[in-house]
Amino acid sequence: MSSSRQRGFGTGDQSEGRPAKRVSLQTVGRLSVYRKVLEELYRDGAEFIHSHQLAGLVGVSPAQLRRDLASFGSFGNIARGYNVYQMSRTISRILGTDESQNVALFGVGDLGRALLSYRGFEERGFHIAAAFDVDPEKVGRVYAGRRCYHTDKLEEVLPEFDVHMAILASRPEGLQLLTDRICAAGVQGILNFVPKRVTVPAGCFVEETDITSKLEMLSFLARSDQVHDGEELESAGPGEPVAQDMTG
Amino acid sequence: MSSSRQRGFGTGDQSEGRPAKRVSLQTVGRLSVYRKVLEELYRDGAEFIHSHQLAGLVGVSPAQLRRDLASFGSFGNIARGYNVYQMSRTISRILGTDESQNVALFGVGDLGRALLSYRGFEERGFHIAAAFDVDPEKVGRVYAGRRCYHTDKLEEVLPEFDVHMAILASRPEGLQLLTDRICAAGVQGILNFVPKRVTVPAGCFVEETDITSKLEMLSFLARSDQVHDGEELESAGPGEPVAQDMTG
DNA sequence: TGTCGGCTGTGATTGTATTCACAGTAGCCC
DNA sequence: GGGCTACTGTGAATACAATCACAGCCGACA
Repeated sequence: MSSSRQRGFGTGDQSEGRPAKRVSLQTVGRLSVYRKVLEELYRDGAEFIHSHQLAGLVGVSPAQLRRDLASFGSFGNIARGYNVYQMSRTISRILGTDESQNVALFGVGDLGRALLSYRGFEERGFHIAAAFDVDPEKVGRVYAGRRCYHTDKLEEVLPEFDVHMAILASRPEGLQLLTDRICAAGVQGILNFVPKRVTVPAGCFVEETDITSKLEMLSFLARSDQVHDGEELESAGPGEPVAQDMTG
Repeated sequence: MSSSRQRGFGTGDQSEGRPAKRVSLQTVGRLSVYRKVLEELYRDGAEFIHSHQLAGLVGVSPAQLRRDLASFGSFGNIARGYNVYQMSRTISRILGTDESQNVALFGVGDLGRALLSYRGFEERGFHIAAAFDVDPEKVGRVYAGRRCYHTDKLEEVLPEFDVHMAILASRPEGLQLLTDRICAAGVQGILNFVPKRVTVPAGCFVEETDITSKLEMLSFLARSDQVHDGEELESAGPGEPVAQDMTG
């Protein structure tokens, strides 16, 4: 729902005659989780793991785990299971995070600064190489080791740092124009924290991260659960036809 | 994929014999977007809107929009479309955000402070009423108007503020124990920013927000797109069977 | 007041994700 | 070496989400 491509997509034509498998975004999202857990397992000294064990740890069904992995080839040893280290490495290669890649940050407000000091990015192969803002107060300053450039300079700076991914944490004004420029400068992936939808040209991808929307979903779930438990909400609980007459 | 309930769920038995409709989480997520756009439209003075217009604005198909709304009853006027104001209000009621509700924040680190100063929550009906941390430096201080309590005091403080939703932005250590306590204290919805999976009892819900995971998805998408465009990656591009022999 | 255009709400259909269930087999034990 | 166990990988089946397509209706306009 949040990606610019809703559906599965081809993973490239195979040189062999094998049919091009299609991988869904949800599968990719789960791969990411698998890898995280596998790394913990590796640190704990585990060498092999079975699908039902790993599935239990990440909270999916064993069948789904096997299916996800099978999208990319044959990973497991029938009797011993999956090699923890190899599989972690393999998923990294699939995700493209086996080598660290540079990321640009747009908007050095509260959220931007929090992201700059977030260690999780480095740990998983992403390095915020440069920050951008339009505020003259901020331009030229160094935040957590990263210099802040003026947004107008992005066409010069992005190639300099070989950046192909960007994080948007700026003001909503002019966001689409900014996005257009970023894409034109060679960025292919955009993680958008600004609660404003942007569109990107073909070949680029956006992930929206509207945290308030997640709170709204939780609010709905908690509410519907109350109703489910037998208590009837007097005023328009979910499931009730709350719209009586909207014809104005 | 990130909620504790993967599937659709009943929305409560209807008093009439009408079958209990099931609403998927994805529908709820879209409702949230609809409402956001409807509010902008309302500010711009729009009174009625047709499904294809609104659908175009939020980037879904008109059929899907109508289907989403129909899950909750009959909203529209056949000839004039949907009443912008009424529909916005109605979705708020469905989501449970028609009245402001209090939220608790756990962890006043960089991210926690960014969330405290984020205006988007208030705008959409969520008020961070209290913050918690274990750091004696932080306990007792006031951040953006909100006092920081010691995490040990949550059982006292949460009922005091009538809190039923929580945001986790703390250290990963002991996160599950913290979550258990929070749920026991009456919280039904948890938004988890910590990159560590937690489980909750029945009747509670978690939404995971692993931002690095989103970057990984983007990395994969950008990469697979390169392959798609004809360029063959020499080393294990997505779609290639990257796992040769994992039998150790 | 009658006719017509175009919209909503929804049954039917299609497409996709997940689960089931099992064939085939690697490793282990004797 | 042979037999047994239980795991993977995958075709088949199921469940679910999105789309199609149209009946029925509302309001506009003559």
